[in-house]
Amino acid sequence: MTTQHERLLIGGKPLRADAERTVRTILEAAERVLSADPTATMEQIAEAAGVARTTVHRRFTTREALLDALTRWATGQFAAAVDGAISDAAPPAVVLYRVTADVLRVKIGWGFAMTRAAGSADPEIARVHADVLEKCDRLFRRAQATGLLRPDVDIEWARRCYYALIHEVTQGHSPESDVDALTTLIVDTLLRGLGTDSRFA
Amino acid sequence: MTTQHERLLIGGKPLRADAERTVRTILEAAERVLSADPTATMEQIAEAAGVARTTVHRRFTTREALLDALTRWATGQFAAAVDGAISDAAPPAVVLYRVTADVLRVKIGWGFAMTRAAGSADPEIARVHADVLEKCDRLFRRAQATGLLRPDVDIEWARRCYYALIHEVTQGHSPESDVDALTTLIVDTLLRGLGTDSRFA
DNA sequence: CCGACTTGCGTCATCGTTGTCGCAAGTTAT
DNA sequence: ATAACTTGCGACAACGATGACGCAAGTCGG
Repeated sequence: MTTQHERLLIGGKPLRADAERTVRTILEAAERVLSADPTATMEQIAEAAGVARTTVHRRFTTREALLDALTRWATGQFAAAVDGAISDAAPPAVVLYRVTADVLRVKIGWGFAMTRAAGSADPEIARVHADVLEKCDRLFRRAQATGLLRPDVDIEWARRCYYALIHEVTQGHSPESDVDALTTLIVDTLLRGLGTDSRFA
Repeated sequence: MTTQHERLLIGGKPLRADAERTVRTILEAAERVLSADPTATMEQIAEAAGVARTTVHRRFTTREALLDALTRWATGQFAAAVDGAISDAAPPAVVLYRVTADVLRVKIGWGFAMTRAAGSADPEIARVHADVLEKCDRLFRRAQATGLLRPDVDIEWARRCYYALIHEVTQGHSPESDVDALTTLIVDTLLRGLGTDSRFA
C-alpha cells in the first residue's frame, strides 16, 4: 500500500516541509489547469498554483519533467487503489464493485494525468498500467467462470467497455459526486445493459 | 444529404480544381497528424500533406482557421450521416442500428475533428451537435416507449453510455474495420450488457 | 537564535512557431 | 496560346514559451 506521504520527486533528497507543500500545490494546479486546456503554459500553471513561474521551474526543470511527475503521481495513486481492492478470493461481483468505487475516487479529479498515463512512454508507468490491465482481465475471466459474465463475451471487449464507462463518468465532473451511486450505475449498466430482458428481433 | 463536392471554404470564391484537391489533402493530413499529436505544428501537417508550409498558410490564414475548417467539415459529414439515418417512423431498434453504423463510418478516421467538435465555441457547430443530441434523446425516449429500453433507465445516462461506446470503438483504429460487426457489438452491449440474465445479489 | 533552505522578482538568452512576402516555375481553364 | 491561378522556395519579422541567473526577503529546523 502506497502511503500518502511517499516521495514526490524521485532522484532528489527529502524536501523541507514548505517545499513539499509547494510541489503538491503545483501538481494539483497542473491537473486542474491542464485538464481544462492541455496546452496551458507553465505560467498559467504557476498562476493557478499561486507561485511564481520560476518556482515551478525550480521544482521541475522542464515542462516534460512536470508532466512526468504528474503522471507518475497519479499512476501511483491508481495502482494503489487497484491493488487495495482487487482479490482472487472474494466473489467477482464484490471485487468489481469495490475496485470500481476506489478507482473512481482516484480518477475523479486526476483525469488529465490518468488519461495521459494510459499511453505513456515511461516503461515504469507503462508496466503499472499493463499490470492493472492484466488484473482486470483476470477478474473478468473469473467473472466469466462463475457465471457473472456470459460465456460468449470477449474479455478484451468487456474491458474496453468497462474502461469506457469509467472514463465517461470521470469526465467533466462537478466537485463532489456520489461515488457509490456512480459505481452502481456503471456495474449495473455493464452487466445488465439498458434494454429489457426480452430480446428484439 | 450533403454531397461529396460541397464547398470546403466558406467565405471564399470557388476554387480551381487543383486548389480544391490541395485543401482536401491538407485536411486529411491534419486529421491524421493531429489525432496522433494534438499539438502538432503547421509544418508537420504540411509535411504529412506533401505540400510546403506556406501553402497551408495560404489556404488557412491561421492555425485556428485550419482547425475550424477541419471541425466544420467533420461536423457536416456527421450531421448528414445522422439526418440520413434517423427516422421517427421506423422501429427504434432499426433506427438505432442504422444510425450507429452510419455514424461509425464517418467517425472512424475523423476522430480528432469529431472530438474537437463536441465542445466547439462556434455557434453553428454547437447548434448541429445540440441538434444531434436532441435527436438521439428523442430516439431513446421512443425506444423506451416501445419497450426497447427499460422504463427506469435515465435517458441522459443512456446517451452518455451510447456516445462512450461509439467513442471507444473509434479510437486508435486499424485501417479497415467491419463496421457492421462493430455496430452489432455496440447496440448489443448497450441493450443486453455483458452479464448473464440472472441477477447477482 | 542561527544557518540552511525556499520563494518572489526582475532579467536575460534562446528557441520554435506563426504568419507574411515576392518571385520563379508550373498548372488550369478558355 | 494566353491569362489567371497555384505552388514551392527562401527569407523575414514578431511573438510567446522555455529555461537559467543572481539577489533580497522570508521561513523552517535544530
